[in-house]
Amino acid sequence: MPRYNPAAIEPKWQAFWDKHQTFTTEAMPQGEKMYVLDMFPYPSGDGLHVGHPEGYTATDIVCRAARMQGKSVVHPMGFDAFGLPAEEHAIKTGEHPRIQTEQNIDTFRRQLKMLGFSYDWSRELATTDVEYFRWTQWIFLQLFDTWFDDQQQKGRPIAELPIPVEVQTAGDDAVGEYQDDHRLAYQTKAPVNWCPALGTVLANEEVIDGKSERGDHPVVRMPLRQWMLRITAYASRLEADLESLDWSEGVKALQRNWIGRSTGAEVDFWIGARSEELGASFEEWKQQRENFPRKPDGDVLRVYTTRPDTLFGATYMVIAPEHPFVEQLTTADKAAAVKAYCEQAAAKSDMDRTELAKEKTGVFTGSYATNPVNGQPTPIWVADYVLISYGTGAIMAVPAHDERDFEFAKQFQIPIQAVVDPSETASDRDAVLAGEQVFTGLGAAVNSGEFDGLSTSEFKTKITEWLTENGLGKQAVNYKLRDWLFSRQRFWGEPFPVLHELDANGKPTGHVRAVPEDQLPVDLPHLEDFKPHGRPEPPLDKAPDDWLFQTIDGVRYKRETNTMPQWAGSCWYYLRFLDPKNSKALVDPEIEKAWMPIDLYVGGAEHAVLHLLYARFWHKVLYDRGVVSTAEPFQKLVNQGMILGSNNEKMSKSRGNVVNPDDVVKEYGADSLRLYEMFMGPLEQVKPWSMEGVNGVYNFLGRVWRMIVDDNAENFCLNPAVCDDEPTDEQNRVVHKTIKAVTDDIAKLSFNTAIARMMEFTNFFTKQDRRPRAAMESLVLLLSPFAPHIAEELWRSLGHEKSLAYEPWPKYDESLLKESEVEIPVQIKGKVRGKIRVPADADQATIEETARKDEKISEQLKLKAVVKVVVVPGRLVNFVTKEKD
RNA sequence: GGCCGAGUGGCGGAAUUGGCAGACGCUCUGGACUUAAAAUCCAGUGGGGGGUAACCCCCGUGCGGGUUCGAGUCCCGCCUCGGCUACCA
Repeated sequence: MPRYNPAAIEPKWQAFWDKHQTFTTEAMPQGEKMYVLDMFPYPSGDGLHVGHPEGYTATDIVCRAARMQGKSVVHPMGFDAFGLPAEEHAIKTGEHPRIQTEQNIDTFRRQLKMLGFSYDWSRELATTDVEYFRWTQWIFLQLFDTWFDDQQQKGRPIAELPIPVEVQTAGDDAVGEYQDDHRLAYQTKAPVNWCPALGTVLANEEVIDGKSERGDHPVVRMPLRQWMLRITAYASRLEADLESLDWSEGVKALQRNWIGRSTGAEVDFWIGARSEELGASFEEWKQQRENFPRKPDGDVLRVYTTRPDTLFGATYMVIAPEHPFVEQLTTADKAAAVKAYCEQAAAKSDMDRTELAKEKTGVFTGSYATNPVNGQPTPIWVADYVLISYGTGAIMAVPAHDERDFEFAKQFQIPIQAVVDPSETASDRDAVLAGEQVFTGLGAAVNSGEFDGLSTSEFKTKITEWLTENGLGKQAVNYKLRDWLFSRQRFWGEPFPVLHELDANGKPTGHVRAVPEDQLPVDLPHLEDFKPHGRPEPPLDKAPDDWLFQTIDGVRYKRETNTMPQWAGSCWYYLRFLDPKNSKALVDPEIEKAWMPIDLYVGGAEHAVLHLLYARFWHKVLYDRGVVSTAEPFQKLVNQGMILGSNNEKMSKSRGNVVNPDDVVKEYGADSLRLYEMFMGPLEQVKPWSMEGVNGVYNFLGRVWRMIVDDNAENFCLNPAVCDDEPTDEQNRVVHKTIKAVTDDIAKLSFNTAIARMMEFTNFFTKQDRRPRAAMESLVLLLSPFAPHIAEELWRSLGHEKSLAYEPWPKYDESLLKESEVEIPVQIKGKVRGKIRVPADADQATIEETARKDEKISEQLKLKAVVKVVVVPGRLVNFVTKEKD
């Protein structure tokens, strides 16, 4: 009867684990703790993709091995279930998105269980659970209640925000406004990416080349009231703390890049004269300047530059079309042109800006500023290649040493003044100095007055000091990171726990109040239909009045009708897994302290920037507010590589190369799928699918089965070769070598090589007529994290009643690994010319002597003079020779 | 354009501090078993050359240099592919 039959074995053991609650973890760790987390999936209608089980199998192996090594392991799974597809389905069918979402979750759960992952299912959650998003809303209230203290670099309760006297005297409204201006969650009317086809605004990250990431619809910019999260306040800590994390340098680099820290200087250019004629007033202004003001006055244009050393080469300036000074700097004769240009820029979608990026555009305002270092009048232009959202929204342009400025200067025939001399050996030096070619590298200062001759870095320091002394500038740091646009005009998301005060006419007064904590959660209202109305107002505006309006203490309020983006739920799910049923807190502090941080977090590289940055940001706020005990949530992070189709292309329906895990399990079983995905190659690498490969590991499992079980027998019995002998020395060496290799490889997440070692074990013992039971048991235990179903079945066959899930992990004995004799290569001039056998612990002299005595070697050495001998004990011998004269 | 990653047989991949390149698997070929097939088992499988044979020699880790007794691994200069990002001053 008993051929290897996964279809019979696997459901049986899955039911067993379920029934015995094998993988349910205690609330508190019992010994050494280990928190291993997978990036939870979005339960799409297509069901599980073969990419999902890749990371999930990796973490499952780590968890199963860790349990056997006596660790207390928490390994949960849940669903990131808010999002557009369910809502789009609802729009099409009129069915509530919750129905579709729950069906999809059921499918995902069934498929995950089918693969035998050792999750603690009692901790399962979905971000769409009302009891879950109650706490998402609670965290939003913390963000709303927090301001960032720059001095302490820490988020603090808004009640502790120092209120300036002038604000205090202006009354309660002014104080409230001042507080609102400092909250980590704040509102702003900002140009946003409005996508008419989806009927929603999108975050910058969701717009690719001016089109929506989802659906590829055109996106236009328009101003709208939005909730923003002040992630920029944490930019410095988000960058600095990367250092402490056990992440790949690549992902750290991605995050650093996104945060985009740069250092340079802010410099004030005087605009008191406006014209090319300065008179004496510039010198006067310069004389009376003492300190560099925190906020620029109206008589200067402040710029940010990373190259203050090129100040002498600034031949013009540019302000962004949205810059507040545009109007006042525009002279009467240029007014029409400037107005037209700015209007055009405002109407441009991001797509237009991108497409026109090759060609610079801009207009002259007619005004001049004065270069603080040399008093040169410098024309001020308006151009959209300068962004209002970065730095000060204005730049000094140095065409000789900046590619964009060079391009612009060429186009508008603006003078180009070289101030950095590339090294004398540079081939294009003359062209650079003549202003015919741009040079952005480092060099020596020229045409820079008293600073001539200084190197770029020295000059930077010196000029920044000079600017500071004279109150004309100061060192400054900037980040590319922008505040996080946090609201969406969708139905299927978390409602904001926020009320807008209304006046007697039902118009918003601008006052906002938080929904009290004890009134959470704010559930979604019942809607008759889910269609967006194509206006930027959110679908929740159609909610019934009893949801939409509230009266508290005689004041009428309207609920916030935006919802949170999908990122919200995934920003903190790892905390809820630790204490999923807690109705008093998002997580019990003792439990949080015991399990955090996450020891291993595995997921796709597509989340290397946004999800991980957002989650780290929330975590830091919760840390500052005393909710969590660690500064960082994810101590170790690993990104699995994408699995491609067998044609080496990304799997997609349109390419027809999608592999469905259900089909693979039906044909080969879950153990083969798991084993294959781990055997394909290194976890982090991109690799193509191969069905022959699946068949290969399936054959391996069959060989393991037959090594232990007699599959010719009518009824179940062990293979007659399995015996109670003591293992021979050679057998012991194989067993212990395998234990060591597999144990080490699991620790390194090098699963493909661990499997190869177990194949070698099996190839060896299959050839042995007597197979000691102890050896067979060791292999079954080693194999169990990878292929748990067959392992449980074999374990039982070997006479054990209990599951092997908590059986102690096999130990290896170093002394049994050693061979008494080793074979080492003998090289002559680096080429292998023979092999010798020597005792494993032979010293250099013995090895050299043995090598010289070797027949073949001595033959060859006779003809040559030995110049040098290199002996690496246990490794090789190399005779360096030259021809005899 | 910028940043990151990767180039090793027909394919996926393996190779402590630099130390026998190609572990393990797939594919393919031959053989055993079988009436036959499937399944299984055994052997071979980087390229070229020499030998009846046991064996022996040469070349070989994207390309070109370098360091070293010795380089897939380290250094310099390129090429190709993949991912992310893109006017951030």
